Amino acid sequence: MRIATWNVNSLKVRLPQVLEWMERRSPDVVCLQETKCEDTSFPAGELRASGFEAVFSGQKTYNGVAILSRLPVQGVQADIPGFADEQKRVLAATVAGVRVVCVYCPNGESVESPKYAYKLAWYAALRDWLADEMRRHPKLVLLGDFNVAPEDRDVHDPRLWAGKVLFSEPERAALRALFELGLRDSFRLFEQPEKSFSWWDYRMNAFKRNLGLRIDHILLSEPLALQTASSTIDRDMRAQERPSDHAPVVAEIVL
DNA sequence: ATGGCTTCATAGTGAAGA
Repeated sequence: MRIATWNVNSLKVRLPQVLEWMERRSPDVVCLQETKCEDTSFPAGELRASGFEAVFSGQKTYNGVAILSRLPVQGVQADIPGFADEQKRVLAATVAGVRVVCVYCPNGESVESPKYAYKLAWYAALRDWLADEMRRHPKLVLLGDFNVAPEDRDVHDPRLWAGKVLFSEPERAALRALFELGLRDSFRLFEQPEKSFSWWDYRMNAFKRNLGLRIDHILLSEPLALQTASSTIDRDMRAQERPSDHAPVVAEIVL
């Protein structure tokens, strides 16, 4: 199973790139974030014509998640059970016996912001729910835009970013709490190029200067980690005309 | 240099992203 995550920053704008990329890379499952698309206007027909069934949970203007799959999808669940939240950030479904959990984790804005407190509370609720979800589904993949860079090597300038949102210690601890459930970072199961990132700011020519962060992740439960053959970032998509500020991340699981 | 770019939204003194 080739599974991918991509924060597309508006599916309406990025749909041609998404279709072209899926045709070329032939993933089996694609998790999207920041679709910014209400369910009534989701482009399900275009995706079906390309061979993908879609399940989605969106809202106007902000957030929005979707799972696209070549294979049948079962057990669809939106949101974190018991966590009151208007924001559409979580969608789970089972594909080929694998529990797929697509997440768009909050940004946080800055460490002083109320949105930062929301981010940490959201992460705590996600962790608690996933502990149960992993007991129900030993084969689980948690993937999406986590808005946290785990380590120094995931940040172009760790001294500049120290203590800042996306790299502050409480956020990294919240991400580590997911690893401590038994989830593995697929990207670090393999040798990778130095300065591998998944997001680059639109401003300041950040992509050309490779001033990025690795904040989009594919986390695997142990049974899946043992069956994973590769994990890569498709950074070429960030060099396209009118790109998303995030690149897709792909993992190959041998089922 | 608290900006810088992009999207969705509305016509704001924009809001939010990361």
